Amino acid sequence: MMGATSPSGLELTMAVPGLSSSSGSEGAGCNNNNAGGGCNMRDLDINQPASGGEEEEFPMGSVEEDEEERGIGGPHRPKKLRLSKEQSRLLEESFRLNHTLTPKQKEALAIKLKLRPRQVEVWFQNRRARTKLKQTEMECEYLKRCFGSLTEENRRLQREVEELRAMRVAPPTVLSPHTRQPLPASALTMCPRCERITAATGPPAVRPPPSSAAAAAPSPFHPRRPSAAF
DNA sequence: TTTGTCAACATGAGGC
DNA sequence: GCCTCATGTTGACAAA
Repeated sequence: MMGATSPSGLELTMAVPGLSSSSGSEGAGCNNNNAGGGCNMRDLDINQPASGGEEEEFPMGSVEEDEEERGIGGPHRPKKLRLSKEQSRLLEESFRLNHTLTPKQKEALAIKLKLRPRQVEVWFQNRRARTKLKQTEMECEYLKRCFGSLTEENRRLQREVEELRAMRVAPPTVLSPHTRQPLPASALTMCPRCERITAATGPPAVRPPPSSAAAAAPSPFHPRRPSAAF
């Protein structure tokens, strides 16, 4: 597949309508005004040089031809053009350098490729669309993978929460640092740093050293908690 | 026959 | 108003 970009030396035959659309607001499709309900197509092979050894100037019909014949049968949709490998290669090369063309660049490229500027313009439009589509698909795949790993992580954490809940037996009993007697619940407060319950009537709070030091020397307010405890 | 690809086209939005 | 772009659609064509 991928006719235009296929390197397979396809039989690049095409039918050129007698009336070819022009740039701008050309109508779409064949209006079947021609005899036989057709679009007055004529076949030609864009890979083959034109008779006399010359290449076809405009595979879809030259500009002169367009303007000469437009209006006889009305606007129509030409048969499918297959760009030659060389045309595709040059277009891709231009696209790599720049995803958009200035009118001058378009004109120059059209002349170089023996295409109409409109065809170059359409090619770039479609190429941009394909690029964007591909990017979107890749992003979609990436987000899917993220979703999968996050779902797995979420499951794992939920399991851990369940395990920890099962391990928890009773609320902790806090002893007074002075009397060594259990403190009433009303005397307890939540330590904002570690979110643990501590005695509100303890000695003046001393700013704890950095966490590593705090872990190394637990204070009476922050007894070393079991690793699996909240 | 079905399906995928792609040139060509239509249309609406935005910039100038 | 013209031009360009993004987006969606159509139809021809080739391959499965």
